[in-house]
Amino acid sequence: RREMRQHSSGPAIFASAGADEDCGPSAKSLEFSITELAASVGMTPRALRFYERKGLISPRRVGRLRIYSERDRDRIGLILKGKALGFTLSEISEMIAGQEGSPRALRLTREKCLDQIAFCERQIRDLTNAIAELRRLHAALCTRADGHEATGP
Amino acid sequence: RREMRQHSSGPAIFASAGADEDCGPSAKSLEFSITELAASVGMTPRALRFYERKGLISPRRVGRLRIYSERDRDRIGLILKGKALGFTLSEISEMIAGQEGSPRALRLTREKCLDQIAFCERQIRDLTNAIAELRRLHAALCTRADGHEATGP
DNA sequence: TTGCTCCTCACGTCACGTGAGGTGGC
DNA sequence: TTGCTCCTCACGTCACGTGAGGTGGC
Repeated sequence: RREMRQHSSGPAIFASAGADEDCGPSAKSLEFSITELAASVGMTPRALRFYERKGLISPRRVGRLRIYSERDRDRIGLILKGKALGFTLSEISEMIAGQEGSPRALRLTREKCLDQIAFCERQIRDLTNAIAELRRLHAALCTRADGHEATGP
Repeated sequence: RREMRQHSSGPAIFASAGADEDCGPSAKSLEFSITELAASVGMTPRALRFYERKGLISPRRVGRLRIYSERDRDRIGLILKGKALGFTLSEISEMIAGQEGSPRALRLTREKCLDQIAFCERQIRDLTNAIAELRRLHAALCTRADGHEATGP
């Protein structure tokens, strides 16, 4: 029963951080099924399997079933943070590699920060130009007032 | 000779807009090989073949060779404009469909403009947040001055 | 013959999503 | 038996890129 809790139906598990059920002395043995973990971090089970195939996470297995620990969840947290910063999965993979067990942080350098900032700023410029042009087109459509057709050469 | 100018070696063709070589009365029969057109619009031959497979362009064929006309080039221009505005190829495909021969414009509605503006603004917000966080991380790296390791939970 | 441009498969990349078909325990 | 969660192929999406191997005309 303590091994196979993936069929516990409902996300009751990760709410308890101080409740001791049958935990050992470490009091840190929370475990999750793939759907539970996916729901708790706001992604799909598919994505978690995909990350595993990419080598970003490697949950315990009980037979074919995946059992995720809190370390795995922390790892996912870092991955999501890396994504929010605009890094690719392979960049993220490098940034959390070499930290045995549970990585505490994304390992990045000052240079990497500056490069990524420049990369983001470039995209913002492109988007800003796009918006300006879209506003022009919208205005043109409003004055012509026919509702369709625009954008000359 | 007038049919097969794809081996003309050098982009001399699209420089002449007023030179009449053996043009008919329409004076609008400029033609391009795939590499010429690709170079003139700043993309790769691969991309042009890809757009063709997606149904966005369909150049004339002489045997297996692709011969692009000015209409084709105009079409590419519209496609690139659509891309600069952030639309997908299938959206662009719809926007230039139904305009027999040479499309004059991207057909878009006021609503489509507004939707796309909102879409772009959303991305700008995400990028702005990313930059802010990257700046924080960079500052932290500078004060710690060790050059590596950052980003706590 | 080398050298150039052109061609068609067919598979790789990125971050997943979408069925198809099957297992296992209540 | 139905119903739930889980699983593994394997192929699709997006906009191309990357070889692999071959053609054709100077």
